[in-house]
Amino acid sequence: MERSDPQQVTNRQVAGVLTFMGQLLEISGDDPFKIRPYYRAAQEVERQSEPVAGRGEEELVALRGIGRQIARKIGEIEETGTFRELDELRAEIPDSLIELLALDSVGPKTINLLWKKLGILSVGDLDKAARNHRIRAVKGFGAKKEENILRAIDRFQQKNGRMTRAEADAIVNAATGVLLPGTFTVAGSYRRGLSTVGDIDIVTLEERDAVRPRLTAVADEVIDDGSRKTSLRIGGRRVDIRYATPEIYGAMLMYLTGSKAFNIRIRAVANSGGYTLNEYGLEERSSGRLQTFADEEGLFRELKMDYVPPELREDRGEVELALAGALPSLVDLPDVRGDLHSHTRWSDGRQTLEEIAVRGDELGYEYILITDHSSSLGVARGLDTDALQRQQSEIEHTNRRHTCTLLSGVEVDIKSDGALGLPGKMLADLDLVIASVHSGFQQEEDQITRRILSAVENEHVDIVGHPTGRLLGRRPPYAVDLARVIERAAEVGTALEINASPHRLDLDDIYIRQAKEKGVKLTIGTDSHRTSEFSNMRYGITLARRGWCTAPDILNTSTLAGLLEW
DNA sequence: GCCGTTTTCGGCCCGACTGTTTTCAGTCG
Repeated sequence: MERSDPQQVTNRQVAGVLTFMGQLLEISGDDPFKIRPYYRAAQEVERQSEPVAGRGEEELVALRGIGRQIARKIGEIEETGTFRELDELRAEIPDSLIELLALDSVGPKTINLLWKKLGILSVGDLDKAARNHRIRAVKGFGAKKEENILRAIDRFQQKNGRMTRAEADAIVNAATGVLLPGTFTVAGSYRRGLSTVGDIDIVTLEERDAVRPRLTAVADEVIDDGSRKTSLRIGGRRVDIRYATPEIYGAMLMYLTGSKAFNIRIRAVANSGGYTLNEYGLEERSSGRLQTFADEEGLFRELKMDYVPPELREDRGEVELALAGALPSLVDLPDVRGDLHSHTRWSDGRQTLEEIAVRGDELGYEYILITDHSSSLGVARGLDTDALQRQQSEIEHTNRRHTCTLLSGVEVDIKSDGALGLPGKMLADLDLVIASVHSGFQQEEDQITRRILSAVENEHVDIVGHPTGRLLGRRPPYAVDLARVIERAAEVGTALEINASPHRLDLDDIYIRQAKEKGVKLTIGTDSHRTSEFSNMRYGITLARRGWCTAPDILNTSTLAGLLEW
């Protein structure tokens, strides 16, 4: 690992090193209770808004899940990029073994054994060994295991990453299309509203024997098939079905919704109350009596805590607040009074102003902000001052015929030197201005951060659009230092956008929460280019909820008058 | 390795399924 300047160690890097340690410990076969704290500490570091680098040991120990040992190691990471125990472990265990952890049906024990018995160091080695039938020669392994490994390698090489919400919806529709309406819930990370989804988890009330033939008919492959659960591959994605009865539906749903960290935490809460919690209900330790729950609400009540919305179930402090009865009341779709990001045929959109106004009326919106691109963005056929003025007058005409008010705005380009793509005089004339980066994604952190900061500080800019520029599964965020952007936005009162496009979902939840806590206002914009995309608002709302937002945190829950006053 | 309204020591979430086994380890969620 490279030696790094103390100022430059990011939380993500610290978390990465701690995770790396956890993975090596797993392969080494160490005590699982010694391994988990590394992952837990990594999670805690990653959700901090301020860098952990530079904090003293006392301050680190005050964080949940970080004790003396790991605090000291974080100190070492700041200095050297690594720590002594990690280096010692790396001397024993080859780094390359870690990639094998990504294979289905291959875990740390298997990796350790194959490494020691067959000298397997990489996925390539494993592939060769399996093809030459050297796996089945190892005691404890057989032909089935060998076949499973080859299939896992095949999938690994296809590199099917996580799905966008839109892709997940397609898989969900394929799977639930064969289930009786009203008899199932999609759980897992899909229900928690993550920006990307790994696999699909479904709880159903239908009986296993009744539903299984319908499910296998739409599946590529049956992965697991027991009496209580069936695992399939549909559209190349894993879909897990759990069978429940009405009495246990609440406990089953909570279990399958997760997250894993939340389940661990909530089960510890149950333990301290003298219960054991599993997917069937609460078992009283003393009597062994099982208490069942038809819904999650009853289960939370019995644990003497607030109902925790699925979007918060990450063990990021929500359990403590729920026990204290102090969870925030999260923003929800009906709170939304308008959309603050849309494009028309005037630039790269496929919809007219009239079509947008009709859609706004249908949605019961009070307003929709029209934000076509500025002319500096050549690829999107951007608008110059003249075109914008003509658009403004067409907006005025359109507004006479509709309840939903179209607001005139622009998505002005933040050029590579931080200047804006339109003159300030023009921007001052508009209702609201979004400023976004659309080029120069490769700039160094300091450069691109200062570039965005100059937009944040510009008197005409109201909102910074898609602040990290990521395209899920296709383009990583640019190197912007969001902590600095959030801090400055709070100072000058510029809002940050939660872009609701399922391809962006930008800002992500951790930064939304940091912005909210600093008092930064947020907007949710669908970035619609066609009328069907206004319904993507639901993705933005889900993301805002994951960022702990209440209605007052989100500008487009304001009335039109309230919005314009802001 | 972390943690404490049972505890500063002794716990740590809990169960389903597969594969290779004569009773269970490993993986997964």
